[in-house]
Amino acid sequence: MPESPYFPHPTRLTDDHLKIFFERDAVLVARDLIGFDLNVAGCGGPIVETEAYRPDDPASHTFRGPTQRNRAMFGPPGSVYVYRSYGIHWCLNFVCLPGSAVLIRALEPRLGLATMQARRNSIDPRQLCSGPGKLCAALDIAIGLDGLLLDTPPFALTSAEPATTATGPRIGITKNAEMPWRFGLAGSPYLSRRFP
DNA sequence: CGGAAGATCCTCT
DNA sequence: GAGGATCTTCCGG
Repeated sequence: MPESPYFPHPTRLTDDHLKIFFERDAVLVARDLIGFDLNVAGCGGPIVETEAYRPDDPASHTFRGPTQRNRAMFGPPGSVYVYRSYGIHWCLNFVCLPGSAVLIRALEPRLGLATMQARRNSIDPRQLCSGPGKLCAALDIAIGLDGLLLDTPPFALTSAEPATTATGPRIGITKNAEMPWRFGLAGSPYLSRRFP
């Protein structure tokens, strides 16, 4: 069972908490984030699926050093990195140690359900945020939020008690694909995919 | 400067 | 389960 005894739960994370929690190995942060509540301008819910990316990882955007696109991944711990995926979708990451980040892959849509349903053109809660691109569409996340801190609007992040997590290989990558750096809330119906 | 690959999603079969 | 949409990024030449 993961432990994150850095502050009591639930805590709405402010600057001190962000540094304490995110200035760590992205793999640990990815695991500990499961269950944390993400609120983006009144929409969101508990995070149920994450993936870790590190600079020593060929699958990471930072593997070959800083570029224009990935510069936010070298920003302060607890800021966000937003990038375009396949020319169509946006993906949201939380920055950890320099050059590392956690991809937010899915959450349980709880707050602002009607707004998210309208943005996604879907009614089924299981279809709203069950994937990194879907999640950004539902929460209206785009490049304009790149680099912002998680304790500033439109973001708010609230901690939660450690959850029982499932672990497995990351999704949709070809390099370093065997590393088990995907984490999920065990048994959640809001995952992008089941765990093996 | 060209081109291939890409941390995805939707539709159709 | 396969294939297409769609376009930015980055690397090689």
